[in-house]
Amino acid sequence: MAPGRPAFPRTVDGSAMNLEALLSARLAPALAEVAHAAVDPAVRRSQHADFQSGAVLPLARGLGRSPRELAEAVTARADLAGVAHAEVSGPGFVNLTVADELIAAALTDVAGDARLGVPQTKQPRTVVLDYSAPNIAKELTVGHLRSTVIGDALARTLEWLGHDVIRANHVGDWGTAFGMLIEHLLDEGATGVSRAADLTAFYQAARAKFDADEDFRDRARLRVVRLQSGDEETLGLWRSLVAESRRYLLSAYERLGVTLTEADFAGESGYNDQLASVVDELDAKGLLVASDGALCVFPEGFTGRDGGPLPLIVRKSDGGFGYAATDLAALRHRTRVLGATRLLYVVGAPQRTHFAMVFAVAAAAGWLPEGVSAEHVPFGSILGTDGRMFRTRSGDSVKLAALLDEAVTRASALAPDPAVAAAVGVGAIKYADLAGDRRSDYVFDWDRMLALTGNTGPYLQYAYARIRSILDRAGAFRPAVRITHPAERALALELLSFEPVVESVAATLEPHRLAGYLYGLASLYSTFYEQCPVLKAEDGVRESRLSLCLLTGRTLRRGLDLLGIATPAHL
RNA sequence: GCGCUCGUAGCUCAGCGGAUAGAGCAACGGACUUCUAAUCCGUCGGUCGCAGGUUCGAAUCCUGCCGGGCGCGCCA
Repeated sequence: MAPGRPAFPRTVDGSAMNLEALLSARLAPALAEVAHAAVDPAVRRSQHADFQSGAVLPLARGLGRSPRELAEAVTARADLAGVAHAEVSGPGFVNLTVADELIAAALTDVAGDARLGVPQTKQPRTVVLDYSAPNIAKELTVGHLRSTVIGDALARTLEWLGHDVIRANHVGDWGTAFGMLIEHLLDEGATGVSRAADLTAFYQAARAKFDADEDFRDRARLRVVRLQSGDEETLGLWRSLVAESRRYLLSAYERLGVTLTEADFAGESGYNDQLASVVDELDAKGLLVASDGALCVFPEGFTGRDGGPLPLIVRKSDGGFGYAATDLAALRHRTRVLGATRLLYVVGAPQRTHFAMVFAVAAAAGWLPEGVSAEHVPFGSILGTDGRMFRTRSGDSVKLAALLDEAVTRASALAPDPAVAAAVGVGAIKYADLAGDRRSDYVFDWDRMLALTGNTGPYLQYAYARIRSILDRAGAFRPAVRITHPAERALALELLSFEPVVESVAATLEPHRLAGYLYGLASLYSTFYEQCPVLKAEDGVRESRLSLCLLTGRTLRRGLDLLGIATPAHL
């Protein structure tokens, strides 16, 4: 901060730019005096003013005074000098109008901050974030899109806030299907799976032979046994399948703009040698029950179709291990070896019960000690415009590559430059996935997601490109904000809300809050842009308006980056 | 059958304990000697599935009902 400038009022937690926190801190002592107890000021954004506090409304009855009377008392006592103007309104709200000078000073501070006023967390956690989880020897489909896109947005956001994020790509690289895949690979010769695009055909061919040919079926079963018993030749073939698939997956992630890397692969096969000890430990805790030949845990509170207790099957009746055992082993590894204090699983809503059971069993086994949380982060389905599950006309799941191809083709109508078209097309798909509540199903609609108006990726990218254009013309200037117009004020106030929004995304694991904020910000910018000439403005005002452009651009860029969406300089 | 989840404008969705429920699209009407009008402004449009309950206050919380989706022992 430049010397000589009046000190900006800091809040208790040292966060300079959070107006909500600042107003709360100023209101809290007055509220405590009036109520004779600590009261949450409940400061929120408002349509009737910049912020409002409805804190006295619930107090009125207990204190035997009218809400408006209490609100007047609070307003009279609160030290808001230089911060805001308070006015009692309606049934007893305290409407707060922030001083223009404060908005300007706060935003000028933000302009000098590389993190846009968003501090790193003081309580960093080691977060293991389980997302994407595709299958080896299969192509990515729309079925993997949501986990991958939502998970990556959460990874980026939590990481940026200072948490230690360990990405865990729980790829399906083990199981009985590999018997037929390896046999098919041998039939096809060394070049069986040489190109990523062949993966689906390869898998389907193996599947078809398995279904039709009894000899092949026997060979496949034998091959599974050899794989599980550690036969070197078989393992070698398996590894070649895995390696080829990984190459393909990494290229797909790169195209999607997803941060997953080679180091993040944590396949199911990696837990093979821990499964027996999972069983042993559960047994030692007295949790295991033999049922129909399988080893199960019956966590309390789960009932099946017949009304009886629902088992989590840890070891199957044939002696093999299912996904429950793998999930338990992975969970134990993440807390015990990786030192995770927060476990997140970005997996579709249908698996809710499964994860609830896994967490219950893990807790009973002592693998989720005090201070370690495990959360399923569920999401809804992608539907076609007919309202049913999004599939091809023939009923197959849509390949991600085909989807991206079409997106880029359609986007090239908006942006002739191939690189820009890719950014717009891919961004449109990802943004559409992130813009709504993740728990809800959403309709996959090309026209809507590629529209240049409304809450879409292209609209935000366009807004950003316009800002870049104006800044490019402007030349150098010294950022400093002052408020001279209502549109400036509205934009400035919204820019100061970036921090609470990002915090809320981290707290709720709901990226659509950020998407909605960015859309609102871009809308306010558009209004400002229409009503306030920037480059032609008089000295001083020009610099201030350029500062607003700069800050809006930086906020859009950072926000979109946290969502995993690119911001081309030009459209 | 039990459990979870969702029913908000014609369509797609926000809002999830606070004031007169908000956007976009569609419809209609405006604004281009433009800093990217690929934009912006305005109008029209809703018994927030239904019925009770809790509360000073309910789209939001609770209960029941109706309707859709999903899950419910060896697939992940």
